[in-house]
Amino acid sequence: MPRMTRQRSAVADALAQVDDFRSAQQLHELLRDRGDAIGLATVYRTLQALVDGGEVDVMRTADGESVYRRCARREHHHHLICRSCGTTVEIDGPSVESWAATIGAAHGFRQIEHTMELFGTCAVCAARTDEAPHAPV
Amino acid sequence: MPRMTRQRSAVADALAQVDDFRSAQQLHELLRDRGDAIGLATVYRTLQALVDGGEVDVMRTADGESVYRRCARREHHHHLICRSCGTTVEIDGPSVESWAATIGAAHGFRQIEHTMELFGTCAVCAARTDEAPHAPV
DNA sequence: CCGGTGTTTGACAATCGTTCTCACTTCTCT
DNA sequence: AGAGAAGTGAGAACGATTGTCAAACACCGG
Repeated sequence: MPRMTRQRSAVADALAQVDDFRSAQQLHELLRDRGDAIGLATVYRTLQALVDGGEVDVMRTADGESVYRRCARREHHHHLICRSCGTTVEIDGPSVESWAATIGAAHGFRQIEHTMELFGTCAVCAARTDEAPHAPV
Repeated sequence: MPRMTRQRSAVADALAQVDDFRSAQQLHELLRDRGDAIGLATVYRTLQALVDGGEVDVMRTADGESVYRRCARREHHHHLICRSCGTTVEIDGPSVESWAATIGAAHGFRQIEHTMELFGTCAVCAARTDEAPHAPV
């Protein structure tokens, strides 16, 4: 059975303090900087345990890194992520869920699951870009 | 400018012969077995070039491997993949596209992009499972 | 057909995220 | 306190991918 340890709660704490996706290595560095001595392997192990327990969401970045995030809702949901600053909005899409089930069934597939993420530029970052003068092309 | 070489066309050929997602290493092995001497690095390079040229789709598997597939349609589309045999069906989802755009806009995001894949068990594999007697749980 | 030249190739080393190993520490329970 | 289980961490191991660089090759003009 899982045992609550200093390291375990430190990782949970770190995840509670950031509101966007972070890699295991980033979290490790964050914990070290903050004074929590912890091994990288432990960070990986703990994150994996949190994911298995459904407490944390994982996602693969375009370059194959796993990034983790403590989410408000434990149920299935998706994310809208700013590609510039990383701000993340949790969204649910009932229409997508049913669409997926329908399409799957139409092709004779069972037990449909899906992955889906939205990327964009958030209002803040868009404004920052707009104010840059003479931006060509 | 790109130059047509034996290796280049061998990779394209191999992709034309399979109809599901394959990893670079699988394709390399397939080519070797088939008698085409080719370096692994070249396979990676060629696949990357094909992806950049929009001739091939890439996808990351759950365990972080990149898998490639020659797709019939060059426009944006999604996949419905059998998690058991890998059979892939190309699908497009106008409703999802517009849903994504709407949700993004509602949160003030611009230039929305998205990734999305469907996984399931295809009819053939489902049948194979069903016929297994006494399947518990 | 022949040579020049810029591209491509491939064996191998290097990278990088992640997982494994294993001796050591820390709990928990009695 | 003592035994045994669970957790930890430094470093080794791993596996996919990318970089390196000399040798091989495709394409061009003569």
